[in-house]
Amino acid sequence: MTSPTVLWFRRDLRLSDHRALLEASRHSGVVGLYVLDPVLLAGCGPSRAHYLAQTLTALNESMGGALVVRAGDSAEVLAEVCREVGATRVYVTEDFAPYGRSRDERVRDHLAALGVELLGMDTPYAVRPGTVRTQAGTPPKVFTPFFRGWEATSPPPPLDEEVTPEWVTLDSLEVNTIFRYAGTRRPDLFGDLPDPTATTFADVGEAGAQRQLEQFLTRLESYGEARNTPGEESTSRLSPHLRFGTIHPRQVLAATRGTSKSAGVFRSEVAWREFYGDVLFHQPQSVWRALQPAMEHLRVDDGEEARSRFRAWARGETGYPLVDAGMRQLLAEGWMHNRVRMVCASFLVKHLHLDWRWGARWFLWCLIDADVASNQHGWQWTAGTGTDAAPFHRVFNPTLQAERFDPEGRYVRRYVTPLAETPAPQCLQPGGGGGLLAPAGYVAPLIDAARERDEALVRFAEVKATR
DNA sequence: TTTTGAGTTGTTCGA
DNA sequence: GTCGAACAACTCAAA
Repeated sequence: MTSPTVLWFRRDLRLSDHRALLEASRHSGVVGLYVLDPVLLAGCGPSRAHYLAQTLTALNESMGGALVVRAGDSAEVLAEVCREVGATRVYVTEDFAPYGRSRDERVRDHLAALGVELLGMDTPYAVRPGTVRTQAGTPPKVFTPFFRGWEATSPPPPLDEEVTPEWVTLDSLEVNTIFRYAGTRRPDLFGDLPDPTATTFADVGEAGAQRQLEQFLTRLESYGEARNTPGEESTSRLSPHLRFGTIHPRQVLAATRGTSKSAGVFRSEVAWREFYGDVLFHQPQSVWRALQPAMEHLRVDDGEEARSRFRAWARGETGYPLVDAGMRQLLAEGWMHNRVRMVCASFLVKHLHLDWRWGARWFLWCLIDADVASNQHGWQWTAGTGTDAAPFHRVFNPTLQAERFDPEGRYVRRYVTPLAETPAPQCLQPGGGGGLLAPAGYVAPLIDAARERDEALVRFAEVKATR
């Protein structure tokens, strides 16, 4: 009997279509390990911590209770586990985010000194970051050339081989130990803001991901049209599953392949996730630095008054119903519809004149699907600091967006409860219609959107003039 | 090397 | 109400 191997779970919390697990289980028993990393968990807000805990619980159940959970520095935990069982090989799905890459480098060196090999394979993407190139051999910097190259790259098909590892059990912490480490580094910026409140989730884990995918397939053909309507269930809702790897994108792509307009639109949305993973791989500094360096000089507001505006935004009290609905959905569910994410982000940057990093931090704290590549680059795109040479005059009008994408006010009235009885179109207007008809319990507009739009254009012009 | 066409998701204004 | 143009140039990718 050869000694066991270790499968170190990270962003791949599933058992099927798992290449590293398949390799790990070829010749011997497998220790399935999850490490509670205090550094990673420190910035994880309570809703995502609950989501992760439930995902790990589901994984543990599907392993017959054999999941080994340990806490501490990854290098030390891995070394200890390998020593306990005499393992000389650790298998992982490669991680491409900056923290994961440097951590893995450190773990690899640490284990090598002990005669243990860290074997990375597969990725959380359909196409491995760094693969797609322009004809000149450079990484694509804008989406469309990336998308062309990405579509021309055929990802490996999902594995349908059944893997039945012989799990090796060891002493393990309870999954709920996670709450001892999660959210210990709450930014001062957040002040007295409430934390996101969602603690239970439908359709978690690998089986949950499959159910979500099945559900989505029944509405795939209307996706192209309906995906921008936040008031109805029209998107895939797969983002948290892709975030934690309870499903792999290649399986999503295989299930949704087709030539219809909607299938193509959905594929391009998956490709955006891949594009941002690729950009982050090539430019790891872009987590907190503008991709367009000149934009670091954009004048943003700071100080106590700016912070109180930030907190009004985060609480969903700007007086702009669509923005407030989105921010309240985020607090209540740990998730927000993508169209509304853009409107809320645009509002923070272009109407409140605050640093995009403030908003990105809040989203990272609150979202159950928070992914550093998609979140930061989505924010940069909206802020005009990102990958495309953003036409800076592109400022979302929060009222017009509400009228266009939530004409009946279904979304707004669902999340902004003081507006629940206010009919459209009043419920879409600043202050919920304002004046004497202002609904009780709702707030007056924090700012005048038309005026602040002009102010944003002035500030963008300043950047252009000084470079 | 130079040139050309294009670039997720928008808004406002005036005809 | 609808529609096209203007917004202000710049970077990127490919020919």
